[in-house]
Amino acid sequence: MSESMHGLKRTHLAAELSTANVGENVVLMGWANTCRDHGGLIFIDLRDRTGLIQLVFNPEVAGEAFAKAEKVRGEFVVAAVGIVHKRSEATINPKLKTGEIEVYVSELRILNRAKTPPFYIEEDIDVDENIRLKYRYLDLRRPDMQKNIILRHKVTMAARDFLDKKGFLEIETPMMTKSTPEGARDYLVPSRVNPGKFYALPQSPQIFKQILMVAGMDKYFQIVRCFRDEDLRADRQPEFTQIDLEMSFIDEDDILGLMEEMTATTFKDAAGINVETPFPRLTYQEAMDRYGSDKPDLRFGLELKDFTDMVSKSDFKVFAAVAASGGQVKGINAKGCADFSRKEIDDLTQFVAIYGAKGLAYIVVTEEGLKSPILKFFKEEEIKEMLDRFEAQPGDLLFFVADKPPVVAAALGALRIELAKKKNLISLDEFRFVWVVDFPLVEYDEVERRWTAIHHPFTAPKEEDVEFMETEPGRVRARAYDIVLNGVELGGGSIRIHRRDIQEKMFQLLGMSREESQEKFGYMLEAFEYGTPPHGGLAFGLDRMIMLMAKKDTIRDVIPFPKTQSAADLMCQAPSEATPKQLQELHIRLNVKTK
RNA sequence: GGAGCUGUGGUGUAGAGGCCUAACAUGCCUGCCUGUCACGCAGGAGAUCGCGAGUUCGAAUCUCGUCAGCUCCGCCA
Repeated sequence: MSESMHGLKRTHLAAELSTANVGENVVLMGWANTCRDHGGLIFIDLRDRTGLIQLVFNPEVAGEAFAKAEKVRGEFVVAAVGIVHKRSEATINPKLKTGEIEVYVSELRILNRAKTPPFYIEEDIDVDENIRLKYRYLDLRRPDMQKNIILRHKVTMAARDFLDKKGFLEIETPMMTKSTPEGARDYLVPSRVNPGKFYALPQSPQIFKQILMVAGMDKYFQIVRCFRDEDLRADRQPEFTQIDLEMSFIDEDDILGLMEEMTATTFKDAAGINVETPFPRLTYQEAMDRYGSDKPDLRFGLELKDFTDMVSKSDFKVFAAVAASGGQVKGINAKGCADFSRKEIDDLTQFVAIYGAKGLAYIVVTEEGLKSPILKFFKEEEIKEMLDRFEAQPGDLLFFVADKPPVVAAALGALRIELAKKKNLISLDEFRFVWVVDFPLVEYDEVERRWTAIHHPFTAPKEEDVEFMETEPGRVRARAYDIVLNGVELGGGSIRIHRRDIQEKMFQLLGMSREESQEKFGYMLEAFEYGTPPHGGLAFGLDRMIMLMAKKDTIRDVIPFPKTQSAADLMCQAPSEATPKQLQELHIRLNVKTK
């Protein structure tokens, strides 16, 4: 049934044709998008990656082609030979890019038949993601997915071009490397040749790129896959891609400036989006204080206000006790939300409970006065002070959370975004970049009962804070920076430690013994002794960057073959069991509970 | 590890103890149709309601378990 394309060469892509081609004999190849059989006249919309073009079959002009066209169904692969005609005024289709022309087909070949696809090959389909992922090749045929993949290509091309012009070298680093403590769980690869030993897939090329600086490469970049065995989210996949880079003899301003330029260039070149530089900078402390997040969305206000100082001496015991025990009482003025129902407020109370908040106090501000269950605990001048700090006006709804600072930040930070969504304050056309700088170097992990690096163990402490590394680690600030776009952490980096003694001090602070740091990072420490330049770098999450450019809600829509939340590939059914022979060769015995 | 939402012909949905011999739209198949573009018209096929237990005279519908997908918390240097 299917025919050979022998003797035919494709001359044009579908949507490249225009009125300029009228009169030309063309050869087109692609998929039958839709077939409209009128009995005595057949129209087939031919689709390729550029778009659609209407083919016309007339039995009086080409009988054989017409007979074949009667048999064509959706997604059949066809080759058509014919003349481009201008459509008559009445038959122009303004919805189609090629709507002013059509091809009168003289010869049709059915190159391959197709089963009826399980969903429509068109934009904005509403299908279970299950099915899209199982038939990913069909999903990727859809115009919006093709757009995303093309955008991804444009972004990497623009970034490569930019970095090349700035003197960066693209250098590959190993995928089979050494497992490191700290950070995410590693994906392990068993070594057949070395029984009982394992490689780890890189969480990032961090150490290699630093060693490339030791090696005098000066400016490195790589568009590189990274692997982290942690639970998935809409913006997190176990394998993801970074635009990773590192430079020698630079400071924070050098790299931030260059990255602003690169971001503006790629957004402009790849997506036509104008980005204003320089980006504003917020310290970590400021971001947490004002937005309750280290990745604040700056497209809307609803900033957090602090009331800890004033409630500590109030009669409201719940607030006062929290303030007295080192906690915080903060709030958000939900502008214009005074009309929220009791149910809506209850729902929001449940919402903040997800983040550990034990309650959500509120005051409704109306023309007639205030309504609130907590009002009775406060004196008149206290209430006035609160309203002043909130800049409250009739129509506003004031929310309070009292708890330990991390809980207050998480709860109100999330509430802030939830309110903005509810009130439609978030513009899809705005791209608000911000640098978050001056992160703490380490934080105390209550579960592991030790200090852990906030960025990673190679991040340099601020010079003026080095003296506190042993005495007050929580006070040491890092020379780290995150680039944040619309509430999404787009990338992060730091100026690195380039001296062996400081690096050792850092490992020590993280609770690593001398033996352990020698075993895990000895080669790096040794390299640092052979003339290491001051250096620093940054890595962009490419998937997230494209997700935002494409205005999608998940990176799965910009990754050709993503995994589900349970880290499975529904198309190829990975992961799957290994054969006994494979396991034997790898010296692995399984210890799996059978269900 | 935990919380929530979803699962009914190929696809998207309706049905919420008996009205179900499961409805609608679309897709699919057959026939008709020379200007459609989500073509139209007529006819037809297609589902043991994710899976397994239980409650009940009776379960798509209620309960429990389980599987899958999604969102989130934890986790993610």
